Amino acid sequence: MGPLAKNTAKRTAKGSKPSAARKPQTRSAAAHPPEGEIYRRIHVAIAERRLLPGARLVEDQLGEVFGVSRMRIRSVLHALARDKVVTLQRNRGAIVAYPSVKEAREVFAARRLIEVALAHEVVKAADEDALRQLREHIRKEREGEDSGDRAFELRASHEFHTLLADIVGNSVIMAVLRDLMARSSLITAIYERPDTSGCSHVSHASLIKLIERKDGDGLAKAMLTHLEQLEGDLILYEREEQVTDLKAVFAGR
Amino acid sequence: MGPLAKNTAKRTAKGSKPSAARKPQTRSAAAHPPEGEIYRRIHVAIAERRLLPGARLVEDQLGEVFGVSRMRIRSVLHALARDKVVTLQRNRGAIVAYPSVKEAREVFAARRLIEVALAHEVVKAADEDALRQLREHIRKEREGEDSGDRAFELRASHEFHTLLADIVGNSVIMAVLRDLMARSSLITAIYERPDTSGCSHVSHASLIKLIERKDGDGLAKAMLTHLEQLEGDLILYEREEQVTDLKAVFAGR
DNA sequence: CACGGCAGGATTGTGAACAATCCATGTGAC
DNA sequence: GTCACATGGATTGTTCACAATCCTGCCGTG
Repeated sequence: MGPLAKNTAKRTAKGSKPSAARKPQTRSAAAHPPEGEIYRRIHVAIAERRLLPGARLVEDQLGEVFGVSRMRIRSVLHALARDKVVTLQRNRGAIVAYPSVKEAREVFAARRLIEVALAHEVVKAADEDALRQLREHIRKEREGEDSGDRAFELRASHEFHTLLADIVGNSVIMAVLRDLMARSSLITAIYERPDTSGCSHVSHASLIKLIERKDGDGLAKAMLTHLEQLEGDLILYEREEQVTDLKAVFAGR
Repeated sequence: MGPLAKNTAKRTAKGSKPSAARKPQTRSAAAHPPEGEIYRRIHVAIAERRLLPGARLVEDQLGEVFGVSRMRIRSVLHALARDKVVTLQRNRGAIVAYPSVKEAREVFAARRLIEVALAHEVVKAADEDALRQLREHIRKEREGEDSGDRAFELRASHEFHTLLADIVGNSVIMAVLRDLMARSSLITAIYERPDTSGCSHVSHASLIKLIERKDGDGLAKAMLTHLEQLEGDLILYEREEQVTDLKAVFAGR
């Protein structure tokens, strides 16, 4: 948990310290990042797995990192907690959320429900411009995959799903989906089978073909399969309570 | 947006001032309500329309009402803002959210998407216990309708929809739906046609019949119709920008 | 009479100091 | 050596006071 966080911390701190002293050139963003900016950066860091589930988020440290007072950080952490991407433990601080198996199943069930239902809307709403966006997106995914930049690859892969909501043009659904994607990221970070290749761009490309063909039913079906595969790539066994019975473990010998 | 809001605000403040001073009877909750309790109470007050869209939520006043410091209230207001049931205006305080027509349409579109898709899951998951709950609920709705207690009636009517999510047993979807229901409450409070009878228990009763019959497709269809009717009872016209062109208005004379 | 500017009051935003809590380490008794 | 217990350090929770901001009403000026 330590090293990654610290690296990020130092880099950022060095970057914003000098600029804080002299002048606000590009708005006041650089000097005192507004709350939304800090929120976004931590959120992205979690989604891209530079911060892993269980990582401690200490207020003082983050405050120093972003060059703001603890107060701001507190507020941001509470906001992230409402999104279920960090967990607040009373008097013990905040950590990056560690979704349970039950929660993982529920999140994926919700995604199936929503994204499959969304399929028909997507087909209905997909005009030429949307298709262009989608194709452009696939290009980006492929590029990410080639470059080997895991963070970029992950972000691109996730963006595909929110992009579909974006095409439908319903910001409410989009917000819901964005939340679910962030949580999915945590879930896969924890439970992903080690030998998994990841949500490859190939699947997404085939989905787009169905959109081009205006095949709503086909898209719904394919989306369901796609999501089932994603969940299938996880190891979601219920670990029976953390209280392992030591006596039982060492019973044989 | 002014008049109604002000009335409500004043009434609420005056009504609960005395009670804040005297009653530590049920546990310590009454004395220093924990943050979650305050959140819940304000949320309920909004859902039941004791607080109407546009009503100002002043930190000091609420702090006094609940016998708690301003800090807590701030935190709660931020949480409510995240749910889009209150709007934070920088340096100008918080008000009960006033959803736009666009937002209203999007919320209802999201509800259609989710609740219709949920229909099949509901039928699948509805065991005897669930059916009992549903019938019990209808009884409650009818009771509320008879009693003439508008708040109770509203709450019951809304609970029906979250109850369906509850039956499916997915807390993620349930949370999403709870959010949408709260926002729906605000939306109907603003845009409801004056002569509307409200979401009567009759509709809900017929939906339950379909659940009893395990008719998933029928339920989905009926739910769609039900939601369309709810939205149809609203007056969702786009008021063309608030900047009324004075010159045009008084052009004729 | 209309308009712009100017205090006054109210409300929110922010920082810092203090209190409460928890965890880890060390100490001593058995 | 192991357990119970006390102590210190680190971290969060809370309060307070003050700064910044905005709205309202008033007043003087043109």
